[in-house]
Amino acid sequence: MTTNKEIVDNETCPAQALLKLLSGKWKPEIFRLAVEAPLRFSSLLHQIEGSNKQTLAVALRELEEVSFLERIVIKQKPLHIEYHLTEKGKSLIPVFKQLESLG
Amino acid sequence: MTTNKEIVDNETCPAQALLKLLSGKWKPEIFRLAVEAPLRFSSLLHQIEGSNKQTLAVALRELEEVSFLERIVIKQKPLHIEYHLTEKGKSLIPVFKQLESLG
DNA sequence: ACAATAAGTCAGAAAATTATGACTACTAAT
DNA sequence: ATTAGTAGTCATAATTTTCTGACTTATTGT
Repeated sequence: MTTNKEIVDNETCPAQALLKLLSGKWKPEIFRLAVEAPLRFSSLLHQIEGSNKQTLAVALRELEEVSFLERIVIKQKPLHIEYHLTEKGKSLIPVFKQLESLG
Repeated sequence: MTTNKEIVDNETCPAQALLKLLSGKWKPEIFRLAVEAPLRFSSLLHQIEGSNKQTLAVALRELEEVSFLERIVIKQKPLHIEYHLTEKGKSLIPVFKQLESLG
């Protein structure tokens, strides 16, 4: 018995990879806050209620690896790091807007 | 010590709920196939390589609960079920298109 | 040299998601 | 009444993701 229907595997869905990049437990919030202002690790930890260092660190690194965020070292008073939205990151804004409009 | 930054909890991110609806392991594929034709349970199981009954059943039910899919009983030869994209479901098509274009 | 601040890392625990295989429910045809 | 086909459910197991708390690294100011 055969079907003539398309058989897909988990990697052939083009939207899925991107969706996966955005769907960690805290990534949507990270993204949303990044749209408003550059992010700092320690304040993210406070701002996102219930989050934790480890998961945030991994999420930030992943968002950086795919070039949605850029990690910038600020050599000042207390040295710190800022995560900025890249141009690629900004290209997601309309997608999020559209998602929100379907609420 | 206080900050004046916005503090968010996991429910206040409007895009996140929707994102979550779309990000089960198989939901993007389910959605993508539903755009092409009505879905039947048993052929979905074959079409989506590596998937399983339980998870597909739950995913279909959830997509139905939020009205992205409609479950229709077809009383015919071998009685069966068809899952159809609703109008609300169709409104996601441009979102997916946009996601794909960022690949 | 020493303390303070920021930004993490690491190993192990806990929680959430997904998978497996046996079993059930409904209908239609024989 | 029995069988066959479709669409599931259920309990449990395996896997993946997230969380916790202790520890590390780097830089600046005293």
